[in-house]
Amino acid sequence: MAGVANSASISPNEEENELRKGPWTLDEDTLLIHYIENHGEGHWNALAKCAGLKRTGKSCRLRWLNYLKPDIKRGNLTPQEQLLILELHSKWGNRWSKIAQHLPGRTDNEIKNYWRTRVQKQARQLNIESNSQRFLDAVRCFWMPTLRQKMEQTSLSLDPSPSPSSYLTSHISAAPTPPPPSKMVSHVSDYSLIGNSCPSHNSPSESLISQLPQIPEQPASSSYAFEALNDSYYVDYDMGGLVLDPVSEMASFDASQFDCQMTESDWMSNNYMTDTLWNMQGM
DNA sequence: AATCTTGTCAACCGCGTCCCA
DNA sequence: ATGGGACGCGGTTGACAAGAT
Repeated sequence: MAGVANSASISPNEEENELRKGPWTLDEDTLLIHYIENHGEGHWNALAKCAGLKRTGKSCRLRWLNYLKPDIKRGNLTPQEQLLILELHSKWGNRWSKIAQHLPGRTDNEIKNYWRTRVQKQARQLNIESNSQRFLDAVRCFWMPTLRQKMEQTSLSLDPSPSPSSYLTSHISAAPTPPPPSKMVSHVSDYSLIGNSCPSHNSPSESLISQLPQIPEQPASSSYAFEALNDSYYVDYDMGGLVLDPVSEMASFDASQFDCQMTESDWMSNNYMTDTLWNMQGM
């Protein structure tokens, strides 16, 4: 690594060339913004020097792309965005940059942080690997359907005028009616293609993925059998948080609306989902 | 009120890929 | 063909804030 700031014994000349690290100051931000406004982005190492920034080009690029760029969207991820992240992650894995290309205004860093802090947290609470098939199935069967329901609810009350998230909602409203639910889905990849994953979620659309431009995929994950129905859970989504409790906790729950099960590995119906409430608050 | 724990997110780091001389 | 610089990506770290004890 090139020089690091705050080193004790450096000559004045070295100090002159010392590269700064850590949080950016307002002055640095201003310098970078003004320089890019006048000269455009790219050639980051040269840019850093010419702009008078004591930063690496790499640091300048990161600061611009993740924070200063004008079209960066701030604030919590919408249910649409969360759902899209889940779907695209199930399709592409940790290809954050690729996923971010489909979420205008969101950065790969933001999506990555979302996944690590919110999604992986749930895996820890379930005591399963976040990259395991089990967890992916849980995401498809519980989380994604609930987000779809949330999207449907919000779209009903949405002002018809375009909004920053209209990229997604427009796709949703234009989507065809999903096929009848299948009782037997033999492969996880089939799940993704069907879009509504576990059947019966009254989704307003097919998978968001199917609405996106075709991009070459990695091979499908290992096959996994799902079939009949044997348990249900109450799902509550509130202010960006999901709480999944056993249906017994919620007398008014309509089990027919949430009927994903599996028999081969019946983990959700007992050990994990009943003993450990799947608390998705903050998601 | 003080301390500890947990969550969030900006930033850094290492590595792989691309491009050009 | 290849070596080096620039760039981009994904993983990780660390500072700070918020919540819990």
